[in-house]
Amino acid sequence: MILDAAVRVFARDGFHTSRVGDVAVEAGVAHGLLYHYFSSKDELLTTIFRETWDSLLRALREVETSREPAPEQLRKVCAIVLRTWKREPDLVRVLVREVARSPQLGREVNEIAEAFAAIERLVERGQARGELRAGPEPRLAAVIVYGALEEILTGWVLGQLPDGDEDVALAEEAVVGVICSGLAAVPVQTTLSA
Amino acid sequence: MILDAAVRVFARDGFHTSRVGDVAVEAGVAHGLLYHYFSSKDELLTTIFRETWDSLLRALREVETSREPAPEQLRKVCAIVLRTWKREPDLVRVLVREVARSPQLGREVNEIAEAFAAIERLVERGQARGELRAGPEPRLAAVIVYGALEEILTGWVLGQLPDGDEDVALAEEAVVGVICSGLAAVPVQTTLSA
Amino acid sequence: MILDAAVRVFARDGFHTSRVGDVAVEAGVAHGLLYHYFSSKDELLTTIFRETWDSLLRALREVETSREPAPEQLRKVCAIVLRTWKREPDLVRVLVREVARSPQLGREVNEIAEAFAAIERLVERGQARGELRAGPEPRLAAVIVYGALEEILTGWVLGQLPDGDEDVALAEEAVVGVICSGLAAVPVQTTLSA
Amino acid sequence: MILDAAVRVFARDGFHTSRVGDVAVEAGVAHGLLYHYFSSKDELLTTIFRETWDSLLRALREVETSREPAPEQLRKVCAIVLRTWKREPDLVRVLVREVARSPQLGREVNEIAEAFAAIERLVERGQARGELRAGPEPRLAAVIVYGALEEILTGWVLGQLPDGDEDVALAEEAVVGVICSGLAAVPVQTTLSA
DNA sequence: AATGAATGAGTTTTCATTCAT
DNA sequence: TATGAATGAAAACTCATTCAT
Repeated sequence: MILDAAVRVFARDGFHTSRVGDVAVEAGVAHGLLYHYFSSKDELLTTIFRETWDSLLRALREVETSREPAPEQLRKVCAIVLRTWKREPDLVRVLVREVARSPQLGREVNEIAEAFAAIERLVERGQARGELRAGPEPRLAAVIVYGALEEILTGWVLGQLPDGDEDVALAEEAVVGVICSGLAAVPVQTTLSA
Repeated sequence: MILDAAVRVFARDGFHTSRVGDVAVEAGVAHGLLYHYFSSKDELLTTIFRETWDSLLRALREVETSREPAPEQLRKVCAIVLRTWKREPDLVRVLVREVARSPQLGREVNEIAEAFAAIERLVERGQARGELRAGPEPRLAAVIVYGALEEILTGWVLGQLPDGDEDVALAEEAVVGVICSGLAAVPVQTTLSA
Repeated sequence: MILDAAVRVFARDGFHTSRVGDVAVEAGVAHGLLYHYFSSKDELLTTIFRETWDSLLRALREVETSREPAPEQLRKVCAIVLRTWKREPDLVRVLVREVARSPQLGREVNEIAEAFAAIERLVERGQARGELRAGPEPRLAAVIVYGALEEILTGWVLGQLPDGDEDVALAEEAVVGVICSGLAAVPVQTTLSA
Repeated sequence: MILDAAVRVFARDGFHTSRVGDVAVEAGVAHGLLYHYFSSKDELLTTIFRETWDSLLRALREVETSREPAPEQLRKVCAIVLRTWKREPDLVRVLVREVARSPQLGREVNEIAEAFAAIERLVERGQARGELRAGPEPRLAAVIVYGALEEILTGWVLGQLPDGDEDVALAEEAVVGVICSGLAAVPVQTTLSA
């Protein structure tokens, strides 16, 4: 299928660097055919993003609306994001490298913001319920969680982190551990004095 | 200077979208002159990256070799990275948007790995000295810290996070707080049971 | 056809002087189309050379494997080479002016060596059979024959030798005459005494 | 010296392919300096040609006006041309590859024509005196001699012919032998019957 | 649906040449 | 003499996109 081919090619070469012809070759069709299904190269990327992000968002919202305690919800969020890697590595590659920080993809940013917002609400509610420490801004906390997850994915994408099944479980645990319990051996004074 | 002009132009228009001629105009020179100093458009980006990263690395190493306790070192690392935004916003824009997803320039470049390694060593030593909690893998902890910082920078670059002076201080505090003390209100069981 | 257009343009303007666009105009297509069929301007020249040379080689081999006496074979070789001028003057122009002195395309190309080798074998066999004088090294004899032919073609290309039909026949006869019978009125002592 | 450097560079890379900067580097001077001595890249080539060709022409004329028999004169011509290779290989390379058949060098062609003319007169006189066989057109004979010599030089330039001291002597002998006595074992009928 | 030849605007890159110093 | 920064015309080449078949 053409979209799958596009995902593979964009994952391998990067969106800007890869040519429409490369996608066609990978898909085993003439490049003219792409234009029956997609109006432009950009639409390929947009479509990949949209078809994928929705299902991620749905999963996040499901977690968000569950009755579980916030730390457990956070754990689930990490699991959802990180486990995608094993199932769809190329997709993750593209989402992480091309879509997430491409300014020209404009409105899609809104949908990414949705993911942030879901995590943000989750943190907010956790703090309100006393399940999470009240200090950190929910928004920033969400950004930190997202960044940590994305960076681990990037490490896998670039082959700089081991990604065996146990490694994935380990990473999940590490993120949850660090984000929830912190790295400090003893409670630290977190007010910046510099 | 040509490199500065390149940073401004790439920050404004994106690397792929901007033309060599634009950089020349911004620098106030003929485009041919660029090729006296840089062998290609790509080399412009590479050079921007390397010159910046070198100074970042030097700063990280300085922190690493200081005698301060690990949590304080972590705080300094966060400060160094995040404060770059105010000093050199265009540079950060370019690094976040272009370098992070350039396949060829990619992270394979040793220099990025160096930054990870520095943080990793910092965590390792902190754990050895009992200043940091021993659970999380140093490598993963480093990735998480780096990801959190990069994502905050990304939020600023994309205008999705407020970046007033107080916001920057707040972000610093939040990262240190989350990374060091965790989000949890009470110590949590971090062993994954899924 | 694009290659024919290229031959005409290169013959008219010289390879280095003519632009890819000129070839496209001559062929009546957009210049971009050239790059569907040839990866570069150089490949145009290379292809012209190879396609031509192949047919020349085939002709030479046919002569070589004929049962005729070597002098007759030599005569045929001369005829083949020299008569190309009348049939395909532009092609000869390009080969003489561009290929013969292109460093990269150079003679290193096996194909040219093949032509020499064919003549060399022809001479060798002729000497073995007693049809040709045994003195001269076959290799050198081949070089001399080839050089004489190429120089006559060059004379025609540069307009320094008359090339009417009778002139061509005359040239053929002259080469065969000189090469086979020599210029000397009486047998000369050929051992160099300097 | 700049001209020597130019000869080396043109010999190595070809005139069109080599850049003025290459010549400057080879000469160990700034490329701007070239323009104090030569008004253009073309003038470099022209100058090389002129400074060299004159001495060749003088040598040829000296042979021509000697009282020796024509075969001996021919032998001397061959010696002059071929022995240049050992003394000035790069120069020969340039003359053979770039100058000899470059149409744009326009008027210099006249000077090349002089060389042909000298050999032509030599042959003519030889035939008139009965020292050379009367059949072949003097003009064509000159072209053949010149072509044979050039091709041998080319063989040396391209490393396809051995060029040890004995090889050079052998080549000289071969050219003289073939040109004067012919390749034929027995006198052949040279009238073309095809 | 499918092909792939054809287009051409848009870019990077090259390099001879100039000129202030 | 000598330098090398600076110029800019000129070219090669790319590639998304169109369209006849």
